[in-house]
Amino acid sequence: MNFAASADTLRLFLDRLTARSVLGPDEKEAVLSLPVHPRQVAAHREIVRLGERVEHSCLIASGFVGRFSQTEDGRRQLISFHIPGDMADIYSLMIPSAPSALVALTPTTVFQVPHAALRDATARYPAIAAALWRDCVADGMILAQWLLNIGRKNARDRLAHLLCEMAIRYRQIGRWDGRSFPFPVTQEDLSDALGLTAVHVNRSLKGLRQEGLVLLKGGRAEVLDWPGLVFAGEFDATYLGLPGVSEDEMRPARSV
Amino acid sequence: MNFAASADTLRLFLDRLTARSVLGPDEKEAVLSLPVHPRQVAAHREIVRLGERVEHSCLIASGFVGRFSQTEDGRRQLISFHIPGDMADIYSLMIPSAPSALVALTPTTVFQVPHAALRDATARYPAIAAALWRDCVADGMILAQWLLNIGRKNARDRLAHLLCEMAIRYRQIGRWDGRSFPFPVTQEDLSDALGLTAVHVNRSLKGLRQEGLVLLKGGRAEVLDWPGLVFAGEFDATYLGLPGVSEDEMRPARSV
DNA sequence: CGGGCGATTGAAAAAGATCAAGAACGGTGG
DNA sequence: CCACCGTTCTTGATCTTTTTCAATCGCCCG
Repeated sequence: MNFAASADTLRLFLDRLTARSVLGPDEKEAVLSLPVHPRQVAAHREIVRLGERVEHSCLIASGFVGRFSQTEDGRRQLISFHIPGDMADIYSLMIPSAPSALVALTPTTVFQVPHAALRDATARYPAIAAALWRDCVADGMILAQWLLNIGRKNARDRLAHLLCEMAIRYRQIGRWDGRSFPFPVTQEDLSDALGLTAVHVNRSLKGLRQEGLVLLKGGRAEVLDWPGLVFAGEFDATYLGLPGVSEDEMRPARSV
Repeated sequence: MNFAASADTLRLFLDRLTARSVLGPDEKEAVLSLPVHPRQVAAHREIVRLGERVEHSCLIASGFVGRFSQTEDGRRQLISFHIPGDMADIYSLMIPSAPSALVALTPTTVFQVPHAALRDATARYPAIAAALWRDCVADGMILAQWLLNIGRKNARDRLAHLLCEMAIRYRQIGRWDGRSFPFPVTQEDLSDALGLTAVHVNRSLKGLRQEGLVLLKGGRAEVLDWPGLVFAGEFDATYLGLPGVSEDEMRPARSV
């Protein structure tokens, strides 16, 4: 990974932080000059193993990453998805041997940021500490939403909600044109995220397709009826804590 | 609420923090001298409404509190339970209008701690900031575990796991003698926490009772077979991040 | 003593899981 | 460029878990 690419990714990360927090010029500069160690990970390979103690956090440069934990008999539950610009295990700065793992769901480039460097930045700039802390809390909000989703909605609505979330998150990094966005997961992955079986995900997906709401194909999600999808998923973007997105973009100005 | 009670509660809160983080004498003193505003809340009353913007965090002095969100048609999902010594909405310091609510599940005394005071303490003592941040992350770990529970386990195992978690958490505040602990929830509450219906919780509870694992009665959980319960729930306390508990107490020294 | 909420139980229906098999797809090597 | 291979997707049939609906019971509180 060359210098330009690393600057791009750090910029994306900074954008994410400043979407939720206010940083001054020096603080922004400090974020942009964080040291990173690029690492390529093949699809379906684990980036961080379950319970492994880590000394760095993983900033996603490209690809698609899932965080998961599993039952003793190996049934997997995906806890969150991460797209470029996300620091997938930001929490590891506070709890370095957390009992959850990261897996690359596609070929992925991660930038490892040493905890030491992050701690140094937070010590020097309390606003950076607050921004990272806030992002940890935001992750928790998303978890809470997933809990509501899995605990209280049927398969179709869960699926619709997840697709809405991913749409808005890709929107935030400029990768959704209102028509389609990357969603390079297998139905198996999807089932692990939604607490369902792959077979049932397949059928629910078929349902959404036949309703004319959304189409998954070639690693992308094609949104056919955004308002319909939002309605089906009972989606309200505010929990994502991404101001600016939740207001205008929520209304389906021109989606089909 | 008199001065002694408020000191006790702050002490409990400090113990919680120092179970996961290291604080120096000055920092401990700063935590203990946080200003609190006591507030009584009746059972089934909301402490913080959904989406309400708050200027203080809620430290539970006595009682039992649930955090929840809900679907548009009013189906409720409990996100977490909180017992005395917990600061239930610690996250609100970072996101003051989070889309989740707090409800008192029993008559409860809450100590409201002004965000201003907390921010002041974090500004003066970075170690306090880190401790609060770490506790936010720990809350997220519990959420992740609940997600695994609800997404990938059947009713009986979910129930067993939740009971194990509450046992250990009460243990940590010295309210579990290895035999029984307070668990003052209705089966309706329980169903909202586990993503089930109250009827099915009732049947699962009956199952656990007939297996001789645990008995819920009079607002308490009586653990009849701790190792059995741990096994049924596939429970591993490490995710709670409460060192000292996970080692020895996990082994069922003498539970029946 | 009466009322009401919560617990319990039964029967029937629905959602989702499981098992199994075939089709489509994507990449690889000849 | 094509044949082949493994993975992923799709579909059907059947089974299990959980929900839903409804009724009764029991207990605590006023």
